[in-house]
Amino acid sequence: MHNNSYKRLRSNSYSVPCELCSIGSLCIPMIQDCTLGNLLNQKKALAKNEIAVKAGDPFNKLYVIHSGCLKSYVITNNGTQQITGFYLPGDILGYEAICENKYHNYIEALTHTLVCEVKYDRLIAFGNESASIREHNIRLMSNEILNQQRLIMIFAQKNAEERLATFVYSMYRRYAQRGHTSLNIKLAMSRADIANHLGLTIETVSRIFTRLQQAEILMVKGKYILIKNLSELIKAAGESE
Amino acid sequence: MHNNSYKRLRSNSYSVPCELCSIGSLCIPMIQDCTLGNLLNQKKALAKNEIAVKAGDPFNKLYVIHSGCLKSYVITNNGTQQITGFYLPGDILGYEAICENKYHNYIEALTHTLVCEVKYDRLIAFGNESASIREHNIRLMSNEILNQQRLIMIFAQKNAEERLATFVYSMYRRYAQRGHTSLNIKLAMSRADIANHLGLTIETVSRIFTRLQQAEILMVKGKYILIKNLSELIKAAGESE
DNA sequence: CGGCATATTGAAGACCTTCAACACAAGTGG
DNA sequence: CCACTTGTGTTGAAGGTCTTCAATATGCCG
Repeated sequence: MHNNSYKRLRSNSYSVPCELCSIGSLCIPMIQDCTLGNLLNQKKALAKNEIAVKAGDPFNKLYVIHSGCLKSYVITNNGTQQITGFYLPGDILGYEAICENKYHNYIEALTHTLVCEVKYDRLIAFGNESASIREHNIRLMSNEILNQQRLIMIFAQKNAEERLATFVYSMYRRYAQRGHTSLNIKLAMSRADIANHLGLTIETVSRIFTRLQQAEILMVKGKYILIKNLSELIKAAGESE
Repeated sequence: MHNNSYKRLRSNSYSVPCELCSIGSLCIPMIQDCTLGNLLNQKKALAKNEIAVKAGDPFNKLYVIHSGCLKSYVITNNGTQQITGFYLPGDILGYEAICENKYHNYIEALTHTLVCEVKYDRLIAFGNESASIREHNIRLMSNEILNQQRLIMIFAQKNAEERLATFVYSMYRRYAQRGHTSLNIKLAMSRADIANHLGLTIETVSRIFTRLQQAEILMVKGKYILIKNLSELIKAAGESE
C-alpha cells in the first residue's frame, strides 16, 4: 500500500520533493529526521471534492500541499461561494485561522491530493526552540500577505482579459517555481471555479479563452492550456513595461 | 504625563490610547515600562501628504498609527497608483515587507499623523525572550491576512453601490472598535482615493453618494458623512441576512 | 450508448466608464 | 476685498464591457 501510493503520487501529478516545499526547514517530519517512508505516512490523502476544513471549525493545524490542488473559499451572506485562492504543491493553508483560533475558509480538494498536516501547537513548540524556525514562519506569513495583495491588484485594475491572462501566467510561474517549467498547463479547476475566483462569469471566461486562442497566444483544449506566445501572454496580462 | 502634546493629541483627531492599540503588549515602549512622556517622544510626526516609506526601500521597521490616517499604495507597471489600504489608529503597516526584506508599498500620510516606529530587529529580540509576544505578533499578521480577504470579497462579488456602502460601514465599524462609536464620520481621504481603492471612478463614487443620500441612508457633505439609517446601510453593503 | 455536468456561442440589456461641462471650496496675489 | 487660479466634487449623455438569458455543443462516467 505504501509503495503503491508513492508511485501513483509521482506519476499522476505535480508534486514537490520535500526539500523544495515552501515550508522548507519548518517541515516537522524533516525536523524529526524521518525517513521517506515515515514522511509519506504523515501525509493525508484527500479525494477529489473532499472537504478538509469547514469555515468555523476550530483551528489546530496548517495544511501543506505535497501533491494535487486545493481551493479555499468562503460562503457569503447571500449563500454564494467565493473562492479565495487556489493552492499548489508547497503552498500552505490555514494562516488566516490563527488570529481567531478558527478557520474562516473552507478547504476543498480539486483533485486527489496529498497534504501534510502541521499541528500548530507543535509548530509553536518547535519555534520555541529555534529562532530561525520562528523567523521562517513569519516570512511565510508575510509572503501570504504579499500574494493576497497581488490578487487585490488584479481586481482593482484589470479587465476580464487581463485577469484571465494574469491567471494563466501566474499558473505558469507557480509551476515553474516548483521546477515544472512547461508551456503546457493542466488546470485542475473548472471554468466555474476560475470565473468565480476572478470575479467574472463562466461565459466571459470561455469567450476570452477563445479570444486568446484566436490571437495565437494560447491553445485551449478543455483543462489543457498550451502557451504559444509567452511574451504576448505577459503583455495581455498587463504585466509588461 | 500631563503635558501639552498629550492634550493636543487627544483633541485634534481620533487616536487610541496606547493600552487599546492593536499592537497591545507588543508595544516596545510599553514593554520597556516607559512613562507616557517617553512614549510620546518615541512617536514620529508625519505632515499631510508626507511619504514615510517608498516601495523598494529596505525594510527595518513596522509603523503603528497612533493618530491620523495613512494610505498604502503600489505603482503598477503602467505607472498608475493603486491604493492597497487605508489605516487608522492602532493599525500596523509593513508586514508585507518582511518576506523579501524590502517594502512593496508606499506609505503616505493623508492627514497630520503620529506613528510609532517599531524596529523589526528589536521586535525579534523581544520575541526571542517571550513566547506570548511571539504569538501575539503572529496573531496580528494572521489578522492582516483576514482583512485582505475581506477586500478581495468586496471586489469579486459586489457592485459599485455595495462596495461604497461596505466602505462607509467598515469605516464606521473601525472607528467603533477604537471606541469612537458615532454615526458621524469624517473621511480623511479624497473621492479619488476612495474610488481608486474600490476599483471605481470618482464619478461613480460621487453618483452613488448622492443616490445613498436620496435614499435617506446617508447625509453627505464633502468629507463629512452622517449615517442616517445604519441597518439600511448594512443592507446596501450586502452584509445582512 | 445515454444521461448529466460542463463548456461554448449568440443576442439583448445592465452597469459602469468615458468624455465633457459645470459647481464649489480653498488658496494666492493684486 | 475681490478676481483669479487651482483642485476637488457633481451631474449629464454616449459608449463599451461584462452579464444575463437562452440555445447548442462537448465531454465524462455510469
